[in-house]
Amino acid sequence: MSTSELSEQEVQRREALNRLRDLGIEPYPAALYPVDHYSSDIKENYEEGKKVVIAGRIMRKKIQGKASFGEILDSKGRIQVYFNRDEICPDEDKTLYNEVFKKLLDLGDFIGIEGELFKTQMGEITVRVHAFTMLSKSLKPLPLPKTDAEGNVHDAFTNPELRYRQRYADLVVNPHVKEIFIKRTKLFNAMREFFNAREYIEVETPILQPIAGGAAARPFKTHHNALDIPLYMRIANELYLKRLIVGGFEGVYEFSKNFRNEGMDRTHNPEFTAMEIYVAYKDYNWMMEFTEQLLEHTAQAVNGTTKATFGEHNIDFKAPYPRVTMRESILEFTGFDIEGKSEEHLRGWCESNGIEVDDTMGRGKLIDEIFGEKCEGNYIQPTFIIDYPKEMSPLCKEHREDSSLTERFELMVCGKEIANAYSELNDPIDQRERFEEQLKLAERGDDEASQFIDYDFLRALEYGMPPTSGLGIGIDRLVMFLTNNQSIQEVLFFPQMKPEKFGEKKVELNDNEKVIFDIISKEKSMALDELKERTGLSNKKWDKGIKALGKLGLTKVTKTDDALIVDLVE
RNA sequence: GAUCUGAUAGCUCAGUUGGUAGAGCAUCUCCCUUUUAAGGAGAGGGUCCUGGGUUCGAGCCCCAGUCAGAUCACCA
Repeated sequence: MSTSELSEQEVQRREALNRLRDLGIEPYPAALYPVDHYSSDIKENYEEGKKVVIAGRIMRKKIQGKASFGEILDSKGRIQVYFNRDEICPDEDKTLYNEVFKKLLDLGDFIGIEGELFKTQMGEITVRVHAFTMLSKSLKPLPLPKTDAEGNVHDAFTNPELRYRQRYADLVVNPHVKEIFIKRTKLFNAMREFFNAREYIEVETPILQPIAGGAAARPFKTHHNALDIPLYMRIANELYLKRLIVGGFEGVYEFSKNFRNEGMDRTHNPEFTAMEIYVAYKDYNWMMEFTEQLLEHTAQAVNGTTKATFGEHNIDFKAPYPRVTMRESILEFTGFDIEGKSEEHLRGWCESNGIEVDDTMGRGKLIDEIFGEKCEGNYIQPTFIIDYPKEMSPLCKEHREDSSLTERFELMVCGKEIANAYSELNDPIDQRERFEEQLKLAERGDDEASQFIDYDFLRALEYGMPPTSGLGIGIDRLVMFLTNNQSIQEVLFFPQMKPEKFGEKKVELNDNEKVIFDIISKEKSMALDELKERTGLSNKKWDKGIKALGKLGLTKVTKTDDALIVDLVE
C-alpha cells in the first residue's frame, strides 16, 4: 500500500513509528511484559502508594504542559494514569516526555506502565507513572466514543456494518459489546457445569457428513478430493449422538456448529450453534423438568437472576413452565379442534382462515402451519408445547396414548422456539418406515423432507438403543434472550457478511481521462479553457476527467489572475 | 425474494429552488503541573458508495448497480 492511499493520520502514525526506531525504541518488542495488576484489581483493592505494573491501550491523553493524564484500557476495564515530566525524566534530557510521550505515543498504542497508586484531587484512583514501555504501536486510529459524567456516550461507534466487519474495533471501544460475549461464554460454562455434575459427557461428532441428517434443512455441499465423494456440512448432530447412546454412553452432549444453506435475517445466520443432549432411560416428561432446571440455572449464572428483559417483554426463566398440548393450544387460540380431522378437513379450515397451504402439505405440516400462524406468537413466558403430530416428527417416538401424535415438546419464549426435545424413536422398523414416509413427502415436493435414508443409523438402531430422551437448544437465540438483543449478529463475534472488496482501486485511466492526458502530456502546460476545447468532451465528461487526473496526481490546475492553467506533473 | 431507508473527513453527523462541501470529537502547531465527554489559540484533512444520464453547473434530480439496516415473505 503506498502512502498516498493512507489517511493523514495513518501517515503520521507511520512517521511516529520510524521516529521511535530512530530514537532506539522498538515499537514491537519481543520480550514479555511483567504485568501484575489489572485495572479492576486496582479499583477494587486500592492502597495508597502501592506499586503496580499494568499494560493496555492508551485511550485518552490530556496533556497539560509538564503533567498529563491518560487512560489505560486493559482486559478488565479502564484506569487513569498520570504522567509527570520530571518524574519520567529526572535528568536534563526530557525527550522521553516531550517527544516520546507527547508526540509519538498515539491513542490505541499498547504500553506498559510501572507506577504507584494515588488519588487525584477529584478523588479518582490513578497510577502515577514512574516508567512506561512501548509494547505495540497502533497504526490505525480507533473510533473514539466518549462517556460523560451522566453515562451518555458521545460519538458512539454504532454503524452496524463497520461494527460487524471490524468486530475487533467494536470490542475495543464498546464495552457493552464485550459484555455480551462474556455472557455467551458464561452460558456455555453454566451448561457444561450442569451436565458434567450429572456425569453426562461432552463429545464431538463429524461436521463433514456423507448424509446431512437429523433435521429438515438445506445443507452446504462440498467435495472431498482424495475420496472423490460429495460431503455435506452438518445441519444437526442428532443421529450421531444417538449412535453413541447405542454404543453404551448413558448421557452425551455436544455444542455443535451447524450449517444451513438458507436465507439470512436477524434471527438466522448460515452457521449457528446448537446444544444437543441425549440421556438414556429417560422420556420427554423427564426432559421437560431437566430443561426448565437447566434454563433456570443458566439464566441465574449468566445474569445473576432468572429474570430477563427482551425488548418490550419481561420474562422469567424460573421453573416450572406451563405445558400445553398442541391440540389445546390450537383450540385455545382458534376454537378449532384438530382431533381426528382428516387432511382435507384441515386444508379446508386453513384456506377459510387465511393460512396459505399447498398440495405438498401433509396432515402434520398443516397442523404446524395453524400453530405457527395462530398460536406460536402468543407464548411470551417460557412454555412447553407438547405432543406434535407424527408426520412432522420422523425421529420421535409415537405417543404412548395416541398413535397419531409423538412424544415431543418445543419450548417457546417470546413467541420463538428455543428448544426441541423428544422421547427418541428407538424402534428400528418404525424408524425405517418413517424415513420412507419422508422420502415420499420429498418426492411429493416438500423440500423440507429428507431426501436420503441414513441406513447406517438404522443399522445402529437395530443393535438396540435404550429408551432415550434428547434435547436441542438454539444457543444463539438463548443468548439473544439473555442479553436483550434482537439480532443474531449481535451475539456472534463474526456474523456472515458479503465479503468486502479490498484493493480493487483502478489505476488505469478511462477513455475520457486518456484524451485529456494525451493532449496535456504533449503540451506540458496550457490554459484550461483551451485544453477543454481541444478534447471535445462534454462538460460532464471533461469535469470528471480533469478532476480524476488531478486526484491521480498527473495534472495540476493553477489559478492565475485571469485564467486557469493546467500543468503536467512530471 | 419484495418493499422501505441509508452510504459525505479517522468516528458521529449536518448540508437550504441544484451553484465545486461543514460541525463536534480525533489529528497537527503553540501555551498550560491534579484534569473528569468538552482548557485556550491557530492549522491541515474529502473517490460526497460505484457507473451512467439530465443540466451551463449534481453531495442534492433521474436510471442502473454495490453494500448495509429495517419490515415482510421464506425457514426445525
